[in-house]
Amino acid sequence: MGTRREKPPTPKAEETRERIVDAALRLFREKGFDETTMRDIAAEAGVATGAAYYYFRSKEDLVMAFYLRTAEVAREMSGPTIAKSADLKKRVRAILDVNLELFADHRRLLVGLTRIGMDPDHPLSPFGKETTPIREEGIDYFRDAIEGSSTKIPKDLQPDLPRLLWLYQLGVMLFYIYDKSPEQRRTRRLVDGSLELIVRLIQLSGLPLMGPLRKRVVALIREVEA
Amino acid sequence: MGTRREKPPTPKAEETRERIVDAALRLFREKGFDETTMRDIAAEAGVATGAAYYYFRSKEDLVMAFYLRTAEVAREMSGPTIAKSADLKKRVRAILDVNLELFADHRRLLVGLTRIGMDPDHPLSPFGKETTPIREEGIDYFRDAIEGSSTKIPKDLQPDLPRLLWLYQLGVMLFYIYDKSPEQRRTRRLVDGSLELIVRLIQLSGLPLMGPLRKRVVALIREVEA
DNA sequence: GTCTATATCGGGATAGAC
DNA sequence: GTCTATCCCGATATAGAC
Repeated sequence: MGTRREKPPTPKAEETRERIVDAALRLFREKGFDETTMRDIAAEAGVATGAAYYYFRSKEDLVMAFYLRTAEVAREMSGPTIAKSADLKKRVRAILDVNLELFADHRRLLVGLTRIGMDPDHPLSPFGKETTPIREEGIDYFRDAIEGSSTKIPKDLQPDLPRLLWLYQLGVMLFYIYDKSPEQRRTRRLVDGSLELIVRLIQLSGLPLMGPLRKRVVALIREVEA
Repeated sequence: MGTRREKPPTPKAEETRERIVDAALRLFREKGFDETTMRDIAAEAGVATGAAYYYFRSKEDLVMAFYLRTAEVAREMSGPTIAKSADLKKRVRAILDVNLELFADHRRLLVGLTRIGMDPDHPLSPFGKETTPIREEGIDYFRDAIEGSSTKIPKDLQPDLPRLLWLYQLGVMLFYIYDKSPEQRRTRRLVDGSLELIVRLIQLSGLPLMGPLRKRVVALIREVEA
């Protein structure tokens, strides 16, 4: 699966596509998402408006294109860092850090992306059908981070933990959007503190005394997911 | 405080305002937020489009008007229910239930409201300055629910707990938006389970063994809020 | 298959006359 | 305060060049 590429990967018009994304990105960055018009983007890319719509169904799709592009880079970046340590906290942190860095220069874009995501009926919503490959890939990433770590995860928690961490990451990104502190320090602090807490809770949850509570949590997750 | 009324409450043109909100609400309900145009609303209210914009800066503002109107009713409704029990879980649940019921017939409207909320620069964002009165009122509501309950809250947790529960409520509403299950049963299950868990965790956190962990949580909240 | 040019529509938002 | 006219922009459609 992955990004649908049923038609041949296109010859050299791929470059036009890139030019449009580049132009969009530049303008989004300079003026923000709402202030940038499709006419602007097309002009900046040196193509007709129609061309932009030929490649992208909507303005929001352009944001998604940016996300897909950078997400790939991000994966390559975080891979080595994750592998460097067996510490669960450090491994998950590496993923979060890369995601935050990804948007460090484009925080306003994140608002546009989130607007897409907040509409449950939008095909590009993070919980929608069309984004399943991206979502599962993201979750798998956390799964790898967990499985390669030295932390022992209770058996009943194992199947759901990756998805929970993925959700946690979404929450962090949400916080990030609202974080107006210089260089988003508050988000860093949130990640520092909450991650420490999460790892500690996971470890605690493995204690025999915590069995009932843990079972309750797992039951809740299962019930809600269904 | 509340909705700013610095200018004299307006004479009888208040009625026009009401008519517009009524019309909007009716159409939103019938056709959904996106499908309803400002032209529709104005026509339904028997005024020109410009008139609608005279009273409301944007279409989304109309949703906020709806929210403010119904929130008042909701408060009157949940008051008695809360007072009926000393059980913290039941008291908090009463607040959540009323909030969910509020939107039961207007779930799609919630998407519009959330779109406002997701833009950190929007004046009506739930974390913005303009909405401080509403927000504080909501938080106070949880404070009352906590203080009137029989559950003992650790001292260091007391100042922050109302705000945390308020945030938790926002999270529930977010989940609600995506919940496509019949009659939003999954959201009900989520509330049931998570509330039980929260209350239990609060009680657990009071145990002497849990002191360090609790302190860590409190420290995190303080750090992030600053 | 890739793209230009242009016309058109629908809808949010605004300006200015009354 | 209210209406009319207008603007702007996202999106679609079409016809045709290469």
